[in-house]
Amino acid sequence: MQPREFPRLERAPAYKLVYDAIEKQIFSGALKVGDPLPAETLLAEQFGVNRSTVREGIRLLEQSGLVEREGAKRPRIAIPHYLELASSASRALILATITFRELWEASSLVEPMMAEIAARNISDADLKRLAANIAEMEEAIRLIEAREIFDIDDFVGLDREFHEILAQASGNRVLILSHEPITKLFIPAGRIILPRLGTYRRVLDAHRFIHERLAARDPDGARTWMRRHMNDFRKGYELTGFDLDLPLDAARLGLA
Amino acid sequence: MQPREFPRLERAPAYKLVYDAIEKQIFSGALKVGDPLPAETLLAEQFGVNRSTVREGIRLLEQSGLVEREGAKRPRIAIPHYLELASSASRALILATITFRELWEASSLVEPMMAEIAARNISDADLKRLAANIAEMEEAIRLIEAREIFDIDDFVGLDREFHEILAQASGNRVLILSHEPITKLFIPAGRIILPRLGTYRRVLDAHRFIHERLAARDPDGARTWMRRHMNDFRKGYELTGFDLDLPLDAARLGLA
DNA sequence: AATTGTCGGCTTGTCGGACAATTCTGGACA
DNA sequence: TGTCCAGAATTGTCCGACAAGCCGACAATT
Repeated sequence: MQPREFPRLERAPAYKLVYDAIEKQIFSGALKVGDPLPAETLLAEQFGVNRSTVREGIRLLEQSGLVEREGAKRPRIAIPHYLELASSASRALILATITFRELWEASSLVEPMMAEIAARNISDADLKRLAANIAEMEEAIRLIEAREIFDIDDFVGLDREFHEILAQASGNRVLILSHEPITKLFIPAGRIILPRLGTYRRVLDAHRFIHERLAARDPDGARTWMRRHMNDFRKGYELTGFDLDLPLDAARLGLA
Repeated sequence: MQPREFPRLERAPAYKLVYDAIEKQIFSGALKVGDPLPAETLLAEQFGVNRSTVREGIRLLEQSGLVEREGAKRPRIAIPHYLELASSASRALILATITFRELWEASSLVEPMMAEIAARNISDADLKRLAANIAEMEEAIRLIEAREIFDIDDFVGLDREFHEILAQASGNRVLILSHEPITKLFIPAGRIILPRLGTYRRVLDAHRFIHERLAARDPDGARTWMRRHMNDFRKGYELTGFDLDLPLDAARLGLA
C-alpha cells in the first residue's frame, strides 16, 4: 500500500473529449438550439484530431439527443426530448418485463390526477388541439369501419397524442416528465388490446367526454371520466384473455 | 392537400444500422448482459462494412448505455441504469427552466400517492432499508450539529434515497419511472432550502413518521404524513424568500 | 413569372490501410 | 500452484480517398 493512492487518472479517449467540449459549448450557450454543428473537417482542425475521431464524438452527441441529424445534412443542436432518446434503450429493455398490471396501476393513478390538473389550467389552444385530435380519430375510425385503410399504429398514435396533450395542458413540466413513461408504454399495450377487441369507438367516446369536461373546466368531472376510461382500458385487456401479470412484450409476441 | 402523403422514406446510414442490429441482438438475448462485444474487426467483417463505421455504431450504443466501456478494454453489454443515463444532458437543460412551483406541485401529487401504494406493498427488506436510511440521516445530523463535517450533498442524497426506496417499495416499475424526474430535480431544490434553514431535524422526523406508518401498513397514514412532509418542503422554500416561479437553477445561483 | 433541369462547391457517409498503446493469453519458470 | 513475460489480439487514433447527398445559383422550359 502506498501512503497515498493516486486517484487513478483516467485518460478519456479523444472522441469523448470532443463530446464533452461540444456539450459544454451547448450548455454555455455558445452553440444555440437550432444552430448547425460546424463541419467535421473544421472541428477536426480546431480540436487537433482526426475527422474520424470527431465523428465518433458526434455520434455520442447524436445518441444523447443534443444534436439531431436529418439525412446527410449538418446535424443541428437540439434540446433532448426530455427522456425520449435518453432512455429509449432502457425503456425497451424494461418493456421486456413490465406487466400490464403495473402499467394499468400507474395509469389509473396518474391519468385521472392529470386530467384534474389539466381541467384547471388548460388553455383554449390546447382545447383546440384536443378537438382536432378527436376529429382525426373520428376519421380514422370511419376508415377502419369502411375497411379502407387499417393502420393500427395511426390509431394508437392518436390515442397516445390525446393523453400527451392532456399532460401538456397541465402546464407543469415535471408532471409531463412523470407522465412520459406511461404514454410510451401505452403504445404496445394499445396495439395488443385494440385490434383484438375493436373497441375504437369506445375510446373515442371516452375522449369526447373528457374533452367536454375539460372545456367546462370541471376538474372532478374530468377526473371521473378519465378513471372510467382507465377502467375500460383494463377491461379491454382482460377480454383479450391474457394474464395481467404477463410482460407486455410477451403478450405482444403472443399476438403476432 | 395531396390525396395521400407519402411517408417520407428514410435511408438510415450504415452506422445506425449497425447500432440497430446490435441492439436487436441484445434485446433478443443473443448478447447477454456482461458479455463483451465482439471485436470491431470481426463485426466489420460480419456486417460487411468498414471498421470505422462499426465504431460509430458502437459510440451510439455507448451513449445509450447499452454497452459500457472501461479503458480500452472490450466494451461489455450492460443494462442502462435509467437513473444515471443520458439525463446528464437533459437534466442540465431542464433544470435551467423548471420552477420550484412545478416541482412542488408534482411532488405533492405524486409522493403521497406513492406513499399510499408503498404502504400496501412494502417488503420487510425495504422497511429495513428505510430504517437504515433514517439511521444514517440521524448520524449526519449529529455531525452537522456537532459542527464536525458538513456535507450538504450527503444529507440531500440521503433524503433523495429515502424517497427512492419508497418508490421501489411500490413494486411498480412504471411508477418508479414516473417518479424518477421528481427525485432528480429534488436534489438542487434540497440544496437550496436545507442549508438556508437548517431544518434537517424536521425532515428526519417526517421520515420517521412515514416509516412508522409504512411499517404499520397504514396507507392513509402514510399518505397523510407524506402530504405534510411536502407542505413543509414548500414552506421551507418560501422561507428562503425566493420566488416560487423562479427557475431552480436561478435560485441555486442566487444562493451560491 | 413560376417551375423545372443542370451544374459546381461543400459536407457527410464510407472505405482501406496503418501504427502505437493497451489488454489479453498461454506458456515458461520459480 | 502461482507468478511473470513475450507475443497475439484489440482498441484508439491517424491519414488519405471517393461517392453520394445537400445547397445555392443559374439556365431552360412552360
